[in-house]
Amino acid sequence: MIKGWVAGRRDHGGLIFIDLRDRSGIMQVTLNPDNHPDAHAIAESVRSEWVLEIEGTVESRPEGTQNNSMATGTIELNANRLVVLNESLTPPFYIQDDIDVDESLRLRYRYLDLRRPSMYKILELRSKVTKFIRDFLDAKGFLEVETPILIKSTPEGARDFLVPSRMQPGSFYALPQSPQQLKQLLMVSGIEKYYQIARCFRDEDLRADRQPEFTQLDLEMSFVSEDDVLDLTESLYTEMIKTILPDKKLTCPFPKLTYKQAIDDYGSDKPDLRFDLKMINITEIASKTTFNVFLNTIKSGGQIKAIVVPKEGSASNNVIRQLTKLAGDCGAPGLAHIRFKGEEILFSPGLSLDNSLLEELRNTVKVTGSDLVLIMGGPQSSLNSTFSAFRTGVAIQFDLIEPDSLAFAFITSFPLFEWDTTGKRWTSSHHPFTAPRDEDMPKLNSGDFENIDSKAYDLVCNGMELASGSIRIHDRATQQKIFEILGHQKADIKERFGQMLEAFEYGAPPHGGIAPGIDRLIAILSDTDSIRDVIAFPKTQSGNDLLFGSPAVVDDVQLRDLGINLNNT
RNA sequence: GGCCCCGUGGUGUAGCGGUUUAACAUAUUGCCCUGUCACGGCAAAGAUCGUCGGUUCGAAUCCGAUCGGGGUCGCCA
Repeated sequence: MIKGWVAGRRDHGGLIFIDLRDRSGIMQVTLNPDNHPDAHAIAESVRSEWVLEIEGTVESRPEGTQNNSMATGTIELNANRLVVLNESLTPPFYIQDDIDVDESLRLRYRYLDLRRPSMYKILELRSKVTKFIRDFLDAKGFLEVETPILIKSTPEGARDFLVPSRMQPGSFYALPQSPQQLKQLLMVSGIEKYYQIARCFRDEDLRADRQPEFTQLDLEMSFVSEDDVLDLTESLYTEMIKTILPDKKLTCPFPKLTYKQAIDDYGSDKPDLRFDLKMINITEIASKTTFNVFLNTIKSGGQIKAIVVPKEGSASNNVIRQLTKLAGDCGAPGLAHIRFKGEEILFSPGLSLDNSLLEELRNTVKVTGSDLVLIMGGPQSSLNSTFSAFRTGVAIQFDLIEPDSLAFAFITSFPLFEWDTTGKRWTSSHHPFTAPRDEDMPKLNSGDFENIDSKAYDLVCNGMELASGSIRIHDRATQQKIFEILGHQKADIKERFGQMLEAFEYGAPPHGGIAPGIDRLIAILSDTDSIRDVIAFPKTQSGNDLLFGSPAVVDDVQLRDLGINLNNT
C-alpha cells in the first residue's frame, strides 16, 4: 500500500496511469478496468495533487514499457483498491523540478513549493548536515546549550530587532545577533566545549546570501589555540562532506592564507580558490613602459596588476572584446592585454614593451607558453575589488571552474582594528572580544593600531565566507584597553559589556571559537545561488514573509498593553 | 538611502503607438482513446496587459509616480 500525491495522470480511455509522489520518489500506478473496475472508476475523477491511498501488487513492467529516465522505471504498482484521502485545487504552479516560476509566487505558496522533490532534497540535506554536526561534536565531548532569544540590545555592529516588554513598558528585549557574549560566559562557567545550532537575527538590508534570521553553528572551546579551532573546523567539514556528499571534491588540508596574502593575491578576503588566476603586481614594470594609461595611473598613486590565463594566448578579438566588457562591468576603467601566441606577441592598442622589459614581465608573471596576460590599473582599494570580481568572471569565461569542487581555505590574521572614516574612530574588524596576536600586543600601548593583527579567522569556500571566529581576550586589562581604543566611555562600557567584564574577573579561561553559517553551507552544497532556497520559510529582500504576510500591523489593544504609541507618518 | 532589471489568461512567454477581436505553449474543463510516462486527438473556457495619473485622435506599447519581486553598492561588531 502506498500513499501520496498525484504527480500526473494519463488516461488512455481504458488503462489509466497515475504517477504517485511521496517523499521517497515517484511510482507509476496502473489501473486496469478489466481487472479492478471500482478502482479504475475512481481513478477517472482523480486530479493533480489529490492525496491517494492505493493498494495493489508491485510488478515489473511489461517488456518494452520500462522507463530508464525514472528511478522506479522498471516497476509499477498494479492497483486493486484506490481511496481518495483528499482532493486538491489545481495548484498555482507545477509541482515539479526545474520550474521557472516567479519566486514571489513560490513564496506565497511555499508549502507547495516545498512539495517539489528538489526542495525536499535540500531540506533533507540540511537535516543530515545538522545531524552530522550534532553527532560529530557530541563525540568530541561538546555540550549543546541553548541560550535565550530575548536578550539585551548592545548597539554595536548590526542593527538589533527589538521586542517590547509588556511588564516593563518602555523597555525592550533584543533578539541576539549571535550568542557571542553568552557563549563566552558559558566558558567562564566551565562548560569547556559548547555548541549550539543557533538562530541569529540582524536587522540589516538583505541579499541573496543574507536573511534577517539565519542559522549558525555557534561553538566555543576553552584552553585552545587558533590551530585547535581550525583543525576541529576542518575535520568537521571534511568528514561531513565525505559522509554526506562523497562526490564533492575538496583539497585537504585546507590552505591557510593570511588576510594580507589573500588581498595581495586575490584582492579579496574571501577568494574563490577553485581556480588559480593570482593577481600579480607589475606596477614597477608598467612604470618603465611608455603607455600613458599606466603612467598616469601610477603617477596618481595607483597600481598595475596582471593575471595570466594559461593556454589562452590565441584568444580571438571577440573574446578580448567580451573580456573588456566584463572588466567594465566589474568597474574597471579599461583592460590591457598581451597575447603570447607562440612566437607572435599581440599587444592591446597603445601598449608595447621592448624585449628586455618583455622578458622581465614574462618572468614576473610567469608566462610559460601561449598564455593570455590581462592587465588592469587603478587606485589600490578599488583595484582590488574590481580585480576580484573580474577574476571570477574570467574563470567563468574560460570555464576554469571544475564542477562539484569545494575550495575551502582559512583566512587568518585579520587586522584587529579598522579606521571608520565617517565616524572618525577605530572599530573592531571582527568584534571587540577578539584577541590581538601575541607579537602585536606591545602596539596596543604604542598606538600603532593600524598594524595590529588579530587572532581572528574566517573559513571561505568558493568565494563565500562560511565561518568566522577568533581567539578571545580573557584578561580584563587587555579588554579594557581595547574598549578604550574603540572610544567607549567608562559608563558606556559598563552598560553594554558590564556582565562580560565582571564575569572575566572570576577566572575566565582562555577560550576561542568559530561560527559557521549553516544556510550558506547548504546553499554551496546544494548548488543554489540563494540561501532562500535552503530555508523552509524565508523572507523576501524587503523582509516580507509572503505566506503569512509579515510584518503586519497589530491590534491597538496589543500596542496599548505594550505602552506603544505609533506616530502615523 | 543609491543604481540596475522584471511585472501581459492559472503558469511561462510573444506583442513594444493603430490589420490585436491581445498571440503562443502549457495548465484547466468536456468528449474520444487499453501501455503511457512532457501520452495522444477534437473542442471549449480563460487576461480591460501590477496600480494610479499624464502625453496622444488612439496606450499593453511612450512619460511620471506608486506597489510588489529580484540583483547590487552602502550597510551586515
